[in-house]
Amino acid sequence: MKDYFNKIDNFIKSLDKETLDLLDNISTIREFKKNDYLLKHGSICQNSFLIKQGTVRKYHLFNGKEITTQLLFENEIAVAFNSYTLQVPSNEIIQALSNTIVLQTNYTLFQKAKKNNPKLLQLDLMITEYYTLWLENRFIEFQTLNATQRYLHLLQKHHKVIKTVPLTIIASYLGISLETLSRIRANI
Amino acid sequence: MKDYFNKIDNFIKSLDKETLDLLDNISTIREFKKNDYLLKHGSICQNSFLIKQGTVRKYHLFNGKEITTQLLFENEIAVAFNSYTLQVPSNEIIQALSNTIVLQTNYTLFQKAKKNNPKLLQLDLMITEYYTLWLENRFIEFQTLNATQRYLHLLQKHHKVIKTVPLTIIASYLGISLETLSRIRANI
DNA sequence: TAAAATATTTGATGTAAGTCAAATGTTATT
DNA sequence: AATAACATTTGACTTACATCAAATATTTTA
Repeated sequence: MKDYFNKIDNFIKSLDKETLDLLDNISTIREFKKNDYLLKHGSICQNSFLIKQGTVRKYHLFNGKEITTQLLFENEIAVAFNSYTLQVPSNEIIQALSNTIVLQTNYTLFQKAKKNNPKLLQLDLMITEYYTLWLENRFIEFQTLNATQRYLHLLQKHHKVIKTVPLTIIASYLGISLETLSRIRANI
Repeated sequence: MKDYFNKIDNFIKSLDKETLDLLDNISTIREFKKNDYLLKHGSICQNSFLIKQGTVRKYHLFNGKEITTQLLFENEIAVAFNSYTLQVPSNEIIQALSNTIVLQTNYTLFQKAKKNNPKLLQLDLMITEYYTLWLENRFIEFQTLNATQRYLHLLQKHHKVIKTVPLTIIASYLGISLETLSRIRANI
């Protein structure tokens, strides 16, 4: 999967100037303060957000409880996939967990750009595939690892996470209660 | 999501003859007997399988136990996503649950065909997006529904399932033990 | 059609993680 | 610096589902 990330990276680097300009024309740098919403519940996800700096989470509400679906860091792309793909109101909320700088790309303009440029179509496919690989992986973790193992695995992958993200959010990302996470940490 | 399935269907119907011929040239009809493997553990998924007739499942082994990841029916595409996308040996196994007829499309040939035909690139993206929408949905179900609710939801969506698929497989698809599924059914 | 193989149900018991409630620690606000 | 707001921990108790074991039902095979 890391390999695939590099593959995408190399693909972008190999793009001709025309394509890069095209991308540049439909993207803007934007800043969010800690706790700001990049996407609110009920609005249509009309942008993808490439994180240049900061940390972001995606979550949805169920029975008044927040379920964190994804934690995102530098060079990752945050998007409410369902809302973005179908252009329907979003159940998922995207929120900055720190002051954040993103490169925001508009859905409609990207769709148009893709029509005239197969390279962009290819890029879109690769990015979607990358998200799907990640999602499959996350699902398998839920099916095969217990709470402790999932926590250890998260630590291993994103050691910095514990420093910045409140435990409530980590717990909801791991699909466990805050109390259980606290107890797991107490037992190392 | 059903809408999106129709969108793909319409897209295929709208394809020019040249593109359809291209697809036709890299695809072959193939038959599998009940319990046959479309893809075995450890081999690379070099084909996608559009199911024309029959039922298929995807699963992997964990601690000697089978975890069913997907049940597939007519007009759906079975593919071990990770193995197919990265062209690496597969942990997922694809197996026919009944005598099955598929339209099998070769990975490498499809990759080549896409290079010269943006329509196919677009099709690939749509199919991937559809799978991702499905997968996100399945994940959310696991996070928000209990065992009984998941079973009822499966019944509602695929009523025919209970008739053909053994309960062991349904249970493993629902992420519960066979005994729990049996008890759920006893209590309607 | 009888025996063997498989699938399903039922019962008794165990356990990982949840919930509720209260205590303690930490950070932000005036 | 004191207060308020929020985050984390700890304890007592509950619960959904798992596991193990045995009984019954159904399908396959000789």
